[in-house]
Amino acid sequence: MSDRGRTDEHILRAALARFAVEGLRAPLRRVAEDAGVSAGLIIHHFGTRDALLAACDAHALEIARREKTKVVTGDSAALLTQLAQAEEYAPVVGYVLRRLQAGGPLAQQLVGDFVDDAAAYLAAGEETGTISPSRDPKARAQVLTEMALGALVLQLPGDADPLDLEDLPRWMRDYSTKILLPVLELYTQPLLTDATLLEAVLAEQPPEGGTP
Amino acid sequence: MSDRGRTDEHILRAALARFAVEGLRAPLRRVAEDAGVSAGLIIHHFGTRDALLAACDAHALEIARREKTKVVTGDSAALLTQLAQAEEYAPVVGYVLRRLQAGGPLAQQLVGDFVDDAAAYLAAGEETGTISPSRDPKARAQVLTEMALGALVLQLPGDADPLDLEDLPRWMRDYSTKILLPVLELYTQPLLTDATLLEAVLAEQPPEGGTP
DNA sequence: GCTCCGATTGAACACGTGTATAGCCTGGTG
DNA sequence: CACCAGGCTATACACGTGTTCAATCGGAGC
Repeated sequence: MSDRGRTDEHILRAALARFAVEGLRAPLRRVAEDAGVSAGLIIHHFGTRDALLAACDAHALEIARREKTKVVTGDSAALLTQLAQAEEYAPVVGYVLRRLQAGGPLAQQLVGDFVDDAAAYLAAGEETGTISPSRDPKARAQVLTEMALGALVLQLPGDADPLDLEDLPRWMRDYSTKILLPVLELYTQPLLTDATLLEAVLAEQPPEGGTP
Repeated sequence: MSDRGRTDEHILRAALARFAVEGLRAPLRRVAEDAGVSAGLIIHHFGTRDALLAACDAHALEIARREKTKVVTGDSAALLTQLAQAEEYAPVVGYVLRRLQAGGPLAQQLVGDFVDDAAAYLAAGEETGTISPSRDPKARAQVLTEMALGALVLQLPGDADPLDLEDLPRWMRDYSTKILLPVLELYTQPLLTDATLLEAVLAEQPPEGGTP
């Protein structure tokens, strides 16, 4: 019984890493090779390829949710970067990136999770006064998160080219430090020198203003 | 002779649309069906599937470069949105989005182009005083562009699900208006209430700066 | 020692893919 | 009318894919 759970986990770990390296389209047989088992056994355990993907999704989501609480940061990209530093988690981070790249329902869910986290973080920052208040905190958290994750996904190698898991920590660290300064500047000093544009748009469409 | 060029263009147009709808992995036979020709003919004209992709890349890049000059905006996502409004260009925009999603060299080149444009636009804004100066204008243009495009790519349907070209104009307009306010707020009012973080980082690593 | 049961395998199947090739049809020309 | 060049099609081939299935292996229980 525990034997079953063990091979399950073994296969899932191999799948996670292979999918991270080659993308979510990596053939079953390659995953099987990595795990040192036959392709049929994977089917025997998971039933179908999509079910294996779903299991990877669930696992990645669970890890992300669990580890997220240990690190407090509003920037989801920074969070993934930090997670990737622990080489144990590099495959998970790679898989998450690939999943975000491929789209689909889990990508939405992951983004949603990150958005919620960012919202909470930003609200806390507002409370302590380090973060400026927003007219629409939820929307702000969402655009901040989607921009950070999206920019990260754009850096990924193509669907064809492999993602080097061993190099992932350095890769993400380099990217983080590369964008740190401009992003920080952007968050500290307003890009636009005056508020006329914002005010114009605000005056134009106050759809749900005033009285509830 | 002109006949050949005509079918070439016909096939290429069909390929562009099909790849936009189904993603860059859409099978040749489906493109052939759309174009009303046989799969062999596509091979006869383009030699190989990858060559067809390359031709689509070249065409999309050319259109993007040509039409870009007609619209002045620093936001590449807004530019694509505006382009998509002309239904003639919807397939090209869809293809560009799919290409950005799939990664690869053209994605890099497209992003690079958009970055250059954004840099020029921002520089002009600096000149007229509407855009605040930056410590590293090139890097700022790059993160702004990658964030805008990346966030847009994250909104795309998954690799499997189709992208509705007829709905693309409305789809992109809705997205634009949805993020307009939070983005504008972000660009008008600094997210961080003070500059201590930025200054700390600046003090920590001034690799090519004059003052210690 | 024997039996039995589940994990595991290797071969096979059905299908979809890109590509090569032999032939067909059309339209222009003597 | 005969002919023929070439854009174009239909078929075929080789290959890779997910999945199935009968056979095999290994060990726990009597």
